[in-house]
Order: sequence, then structure tokens, then C-alpha cells
Amino acid sequence: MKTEPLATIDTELDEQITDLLRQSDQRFTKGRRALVEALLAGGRPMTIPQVLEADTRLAQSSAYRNLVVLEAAGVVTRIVTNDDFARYELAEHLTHHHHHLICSSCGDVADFALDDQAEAGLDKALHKIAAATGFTVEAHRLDLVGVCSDCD
Amino acid sequence: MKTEPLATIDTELDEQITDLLRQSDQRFTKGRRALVEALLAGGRPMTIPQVLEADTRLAQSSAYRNLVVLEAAGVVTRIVTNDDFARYELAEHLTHHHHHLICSSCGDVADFALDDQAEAGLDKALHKIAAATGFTVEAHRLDLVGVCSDCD
DNA sequence: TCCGTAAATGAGAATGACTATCGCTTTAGG
DNA sequence: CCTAAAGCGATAGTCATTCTCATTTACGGA
Repeated sequence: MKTEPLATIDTELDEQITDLLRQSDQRFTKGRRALVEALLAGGRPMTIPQVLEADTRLAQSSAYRNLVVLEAAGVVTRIVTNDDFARYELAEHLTHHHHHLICSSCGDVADFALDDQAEAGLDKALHKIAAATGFTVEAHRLDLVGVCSDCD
Repeated sequence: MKTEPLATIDTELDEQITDLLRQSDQRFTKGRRALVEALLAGGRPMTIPQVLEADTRLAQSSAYRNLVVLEAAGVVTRIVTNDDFARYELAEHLTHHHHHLICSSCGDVADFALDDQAEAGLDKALHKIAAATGFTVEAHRLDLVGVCSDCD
């Protein structure tokens, strides 16, 4: 179905994803591999139209369906902004912990990371909150909302 | 159109909202007042179905339209999660700076605040990021994603 | 290698949150 | 009290996303 990959999935990543999918009784098929390659090549959260444009071999309905499968398996993360489209990127445990810069003008999303000290301080404060509220924390999300340099 | 308010909008808040709306050439009408009262009474981010249920006098189409108007004027904030419905709450500068606990099971959203020290540390780190990326920061958003005590 | 079966695919239809339309009603203000 | 502009609300429309189903693909046993 596909011939030239947009990006290369190294052996380790391939195994991690295959394993995650297997835990959901799913296979790492060509179509799903193409999606991961597109996201990997994009290097930033991408909308489905962007993914389809990046790899025109992908069918829209399959892209939607497979991104749901990949999300359920923990391979990708769905990011929803005030934009019309949801965005997807590789899950944090396949890349690294990071946060998002969201442009309120064009809706685009970029990644950024906090320095270790700030991240540690944040974590500590959040655990305190969780303990106080009886909330079982799965993750935290930190977004910076503003205007990107392109739109400025 | 409405007779018994769900919550009372005190004079100061009334003036602030009237003023914000006036800056967008909009009036603080009865329907819009009813929406604000419902959100005030709810005390947490509410979906439109929840708002309509809280005050059955409200028409769906008007609720959608007026929440857009109120958001544009800076009176309310729209919160979008992975849930099917968007949620609205009073804007931070009419209440106080806070963050959200998002239940990944039922989709419900509750508020929480960070202690001053943690918030200050976070702010500092974010300003550093902003300066480094050329991003003009308007706001930051911090969500805790997990399972609420009801769903546990 | 060759089947048989179960999963995956993809084109198109269906869904549903949200938005636009438009005639009627309310309000400001002269 | 009048009038013009703003708001209202029932309904139709839009469009991202999901569902359907006939066809294709791929795993595993013989």
C-alpha cells in the first residue's frame, strides 16, 4: 500500500508500538504505520487534513478510525483546541514529557518543555491537590495560549 | 422572560459584565443574564445541555448564540475537553485564577487553585519559555486529567 | 505453499454538536 | 407613543467525525 516512508520508525519504537497495539488486540498494520510515520515526520501535533495531505495514500475514514485505535492503545494522543480540528501526536512515553504552545489566531500547536526544576515544582503542587481532592491523577496538561510569531 | 433567578448577580459583577458587553456593542439582556446566573449557580464549568436543564426557560439556539457573544466579550470562557460538549464558566477576571480537574471517565470538570508559591514558580518558568520562543502569551491553562471520586 | 477465517480497509451514508437564517418581539431613546 | 435597531427562537443547514458494509488483506494451521 505504501512504498516510501515519510520518516523512519526505528526498531525500538516499532517494537514498543507493536506491543502497545497487541495489548489492545490490534495489529500494527501498514496504514497505522503510515499514520505514525506522518506524525513522526510532522514533529508537531497534526490535524487529520494535515496528515492526509502529508501522505495522500491514506483514506480519510481509515485515518479517523485508526487514530482512534492508536489513541486507545496509548500510541498517540488526541489534542483538542478551540480550532475546528482535533490534533494528534505520538504519546509522551514514546517521545518525552512536554507541553503545548497554542496559537489563538491560527490554531496551530507547537511543543515546548519546562526545565526540570519547574516541572518538579509543578508536580509536587499537583500531587498535593490530588491528595486533597480524592482525584486519581493520570496526567497533567499545561498549555500556553497566545499568538505565534507567524501570526504576530 | 424570567422571574426567579438561580443565583444573584451582585451590583459590582453586574456592572463589570454590562461594561464588558458594552465594549463589544452588546447589551446585558435578560437571556444573557439568565445564562450568567445559571453558570454562577452551577459553580463549575457547564455544558449547554446542563445550562438548559438548569433554566428551562432558555432556548437552545439563543443559549448557543449568547454564549458566543459572552465569550467574545470576555464574560465567559469556553472549555473544550474530549467530551462531546464544550463547557462554559465565568471568565477568570470575574472570579479568580484557577485550573481544572478533568475526569477522563465521565468528562466532568471541576475547579482547583494552585497555592501562590507554585503558581508564581510556574509563571516564572512560562515567561522564560515565552521569551525564548517569540510567542506572545495571553494565558496559561493547567489541567489535571484523572478519575473523579464519583467514578472511582 | 495454500486455504479459511478473522481483521482491516475505504467509499459513502449517517450522526450530532454547533451555526446561520429569518420573521417576530422587545427595547432604547427621541 | 413611535420607530429603528437589537435580540429572540424555531428551524434548517453545516461539517468534523463516526458508522456501515462489501471488498481486500494477512495471520496461522494443514
